[in-house]
Amino acid sequence: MGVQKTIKALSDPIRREILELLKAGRLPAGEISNHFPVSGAAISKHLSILREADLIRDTREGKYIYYELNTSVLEEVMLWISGLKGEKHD
Amino acid sequence: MGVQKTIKALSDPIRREILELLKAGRLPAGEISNHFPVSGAAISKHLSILREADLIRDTREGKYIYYELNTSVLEEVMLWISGLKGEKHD
DNA sequence: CTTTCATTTAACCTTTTGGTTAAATATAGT
DNA sequence: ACTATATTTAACCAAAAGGTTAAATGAAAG
Repeated sequence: MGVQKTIKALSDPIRREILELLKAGRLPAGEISNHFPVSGAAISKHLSILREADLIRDTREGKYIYYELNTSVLEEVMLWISGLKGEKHD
Repeated sequence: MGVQKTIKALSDPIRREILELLKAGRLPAGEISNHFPVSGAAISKHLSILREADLIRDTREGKYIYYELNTSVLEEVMLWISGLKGEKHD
């Protein structure tokens, strides 16, 4: 919980790319992995960091584990940034 | 340049606290340093990372170096996040 | 021009991060 | 039960991050 875990998760470029991939829709881990020049194990760790931060959710379906984006936790980050900018929000 | 450097700079809690401090107005390095339980050298390094990311600007005034917040680069981060959330923006 | 104060830089150390390969786990198909 | 496929976990490693203390720099004051 908290903005710390969220921003930390966002601070790696591969993890941000994963989120961008998932913007288009849910994907199994293997599909995600294919998009990057690192091992499946490395991607699996990135996924678990994103999941810990609740930026993604996973559901097993047979052999595959599908990942999908969860943007709700980004709200907190937006608010923190807005706060810095001295913006009013309702 | 780029959202990467900005988010990386934001990913440390001390650096975020520094930005929050500066929200209230410009402060010399020493004043900033006083708020944290780490050495001045450590704070100096944090300041240089924030400066590299253009999240703060510094101006020397006599013996002191004043730091002030620059929120303009946060716009890009907001846009990136909004993009993930699939939001329309003008 | 030397001393003092504010700050940064250098050298160093420990922990964290992100990667690898190999082994483990889970499910499906034969 | 065995085999193949998808994914994670374990063990390990190199590089990056964040901290420390000590030395260097810059400006002001004696």
